[in-house]
Amino acid sequence: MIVSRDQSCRFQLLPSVPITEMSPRCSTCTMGQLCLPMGMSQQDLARMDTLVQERIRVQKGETLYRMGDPLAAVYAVRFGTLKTHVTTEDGRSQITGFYLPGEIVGLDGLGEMQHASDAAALEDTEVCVVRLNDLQSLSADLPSLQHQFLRLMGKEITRDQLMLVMLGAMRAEERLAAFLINLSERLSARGYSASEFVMRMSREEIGSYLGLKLETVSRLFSRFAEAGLIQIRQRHVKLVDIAGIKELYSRSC
Amino acid sequence: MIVSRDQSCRFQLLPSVPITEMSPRCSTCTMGQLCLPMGMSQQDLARMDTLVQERIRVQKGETLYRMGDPLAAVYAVRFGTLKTHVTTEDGRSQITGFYLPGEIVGLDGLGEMQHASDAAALEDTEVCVVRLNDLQSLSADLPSLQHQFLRLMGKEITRDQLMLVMLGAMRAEERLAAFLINLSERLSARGYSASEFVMRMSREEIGSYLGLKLETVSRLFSRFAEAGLIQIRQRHVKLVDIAGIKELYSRSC
DNA sequence: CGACCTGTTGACACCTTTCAACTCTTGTGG
DNA sequence: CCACAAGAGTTGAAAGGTGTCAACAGGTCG
Repeated sequence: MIVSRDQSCRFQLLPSVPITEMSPRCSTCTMGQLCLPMGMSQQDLARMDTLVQERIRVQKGETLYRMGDPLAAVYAVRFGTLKTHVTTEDGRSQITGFYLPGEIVGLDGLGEMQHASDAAALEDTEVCVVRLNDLQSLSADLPSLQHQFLRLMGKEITRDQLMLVMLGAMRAEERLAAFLINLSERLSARGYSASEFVMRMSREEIGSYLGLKLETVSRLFSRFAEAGLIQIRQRHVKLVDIAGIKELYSRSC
Repeated sequence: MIVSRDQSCRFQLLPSVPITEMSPRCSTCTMGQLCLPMGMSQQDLARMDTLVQERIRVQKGETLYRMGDPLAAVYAVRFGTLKTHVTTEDGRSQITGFYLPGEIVGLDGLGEMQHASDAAALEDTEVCVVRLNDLQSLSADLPSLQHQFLRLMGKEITRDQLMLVMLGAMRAEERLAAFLINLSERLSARGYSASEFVMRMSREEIGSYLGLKLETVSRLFSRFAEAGLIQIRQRHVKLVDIAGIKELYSRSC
């Protein structure tokens, strides 16, 4: 099946990857510590394995779901990176999040039972499909799952609120510094280097996320590099002085 | 029981208002259309009445809960207005929401099972205490409640994301216009006038919410008034040209 | 009635955007 | 394999929007 890259892709068209005996289940997935199964008992974990019956590959640039699509499932990133962006009626658009492996996308749709954002892949990505029907019936007799799901939703709210503070109370330099540290810590939690990594998003996407223009982002990266805080070449960045970067936003007043 | 006004108030110190035969239950509450019971059947509604065993009065300026408090309950505003504000480690603070009757506060704490913001009353306020234990056990055999609760959490996320777009992509004038319209619509849904109302929050609080300084808010109100869009005297505002106000932010480009 | 808090208004500084030119990288087709 | 085009990123100069600082007016509450 061939799907053209620049074309919007409906759910049904995206290649579904069947779950085989060989492919990892929740109980053996390396993302278990970070994902839905976090903190579950061995016993509960076994039951989780029935939850994900399907995975979806999303190629770089393709769309997993679109704003307004009916909400049938939420998705756990298995590998790759996604971005979500919302567009208001008046055409204003903004990236609301970047999602790394182990993180759940689609929770914002639960309010109206339809997706509240577009989700697109920044690189070739695979997600586990968590159907809401299955989730609801399973969590009925798996309290730890219900609890965990609420936790994740709560975390999403907390995350958004932190972003609100960043956008409302921080200057450009502070926002970008906080962004770098946040990305670094999340990558580090996934076993990648905390000090050297590839940003999968463009300057424009970073800007959209942080409420800045791409030129501002570019200038700030240059300034950070000049100050010896980072080394940067295109999207490859090395955090040379993490403490120094943190100081950029931690000491306010 | 006397609680000094400028003092932080622990949960236990706030006056609890016992539920009597006389006082309204969920099944008869006028906020039912907007609150947790929204859309429930008569039958389910009857069972909701057992959920709220307690109400709390919060006087103007007092605090309902603080960041870091363990999360034992969420709260439905019965009358009055609350604000929530978060403070980051580095001392940055921002108002993350204003809550009107029928709206639920405390959902942001579900991530870590402790409150992620402070909640304080902008005027004398009463809230219904929804204990999480009771909520979980009741929603186990009341699917409509579980569903409704997820819906409300989803709405909280959607709301935060709209704020992200406002803070990230709108200019001061547009943000304030959107704020006025949003407040107007929410008040209108509660039976108040959509065009004339009292804002319970100060210029500084509006500014904090919108990521602006109080002087900017004040100037903009003056400009809106000059342009004939509103009439304003202190916190009493009259929206003269609602369509005109909407144009301030709806036609971008 | 006076103190204090809230809100208004002005002048100026500064941060970020805007517009523009240019470079570098990447991908495509001859 | 190179040439070329298109996209992504960098950098400069100037404009504009908010913030800052300050003085003052108005409202509220003891």
